[in-house]
Amino acid sequence: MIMNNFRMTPQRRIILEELKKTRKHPTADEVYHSVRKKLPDISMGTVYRNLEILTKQEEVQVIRNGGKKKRYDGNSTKHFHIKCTNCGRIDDLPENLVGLIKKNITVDCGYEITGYSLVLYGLCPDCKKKLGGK
Amino acid sequence: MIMNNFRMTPQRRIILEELKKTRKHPTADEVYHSVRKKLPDISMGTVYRNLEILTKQEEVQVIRNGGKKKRYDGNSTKHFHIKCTNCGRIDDLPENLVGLIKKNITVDCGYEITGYSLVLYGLCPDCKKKLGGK
DNA sequence: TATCAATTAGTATTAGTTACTATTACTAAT
DNA sequence: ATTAGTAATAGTAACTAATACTAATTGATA
Repeated sequence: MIMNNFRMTPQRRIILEELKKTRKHPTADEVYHSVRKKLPDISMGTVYRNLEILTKQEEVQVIRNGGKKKRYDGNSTKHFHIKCTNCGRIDDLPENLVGLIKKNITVDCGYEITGYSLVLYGLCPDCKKKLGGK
Repeated sequence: MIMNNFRMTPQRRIILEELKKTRKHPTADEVYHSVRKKLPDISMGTVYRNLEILTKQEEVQVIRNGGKKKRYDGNSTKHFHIKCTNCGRIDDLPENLVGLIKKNITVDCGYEITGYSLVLYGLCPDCKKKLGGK
């Protein structure tokens, strides 16, 4: 019998715990280092694999923020982020922000906003056709 | 005497031309291949360097779109993009889109929208302090 | 408790990008 | 025109984040 179940291993559990208890949106490498304090023998591959699995399970979300490293967010509810162009730090933003952006891109959240980018995801007309029967 | 001027070399000019005349938002590799039709000996490094320089000069903008490849856009005016989650293709969106997104994420542009992400850029409070005197 | 896919640590590989190196081309001031 | 100094180039090496591979181990289920 094929089991498509995921196991909750100690490694996976601790990776998730670390992500849930921080608001720092760490990179895979940062997760690796914080988890290693509790599991000194964990490997980078395990961290990457579990981050991917937890993302699929929607326990975690990935932030692709314009830099080359992915960042991971233990808060899986839909929300927006703001990134510091100097240090790369990422903070959460309240959900009503889109409206504020529309008029003037000025938000009183301590940041000095210099820009923003928006990317939608979806299927283009061609792919919709191709995948139509799926 | 230090000259901080950029030269408009044939390589740079043709790279820019190729970007201006397409709406396909090509990757560095795609730029390389289309430019090579006119300059068969151009090297990948030259393409990357010039894309970077043209971006600094704001002739071109970079699209970091959630994949690992950067894409380049010869249209340097502020606008938004939509990316196909299947084929990676990126199209332009009209600027009034942010408002539309706010209510319901349904846009009649042929795409089937499955999600979107928004990232603001700016200086966080800490960095503002650090760089205050600059 | 026997089974067997899922998971693991460790390592090798990949892919995109950037850095380096020796050479050539351009620019501005003699 | 010649020189001096910088920018740019082709080609290649190096880097880095992420993924793939491998043999051994784990742990949920029958």
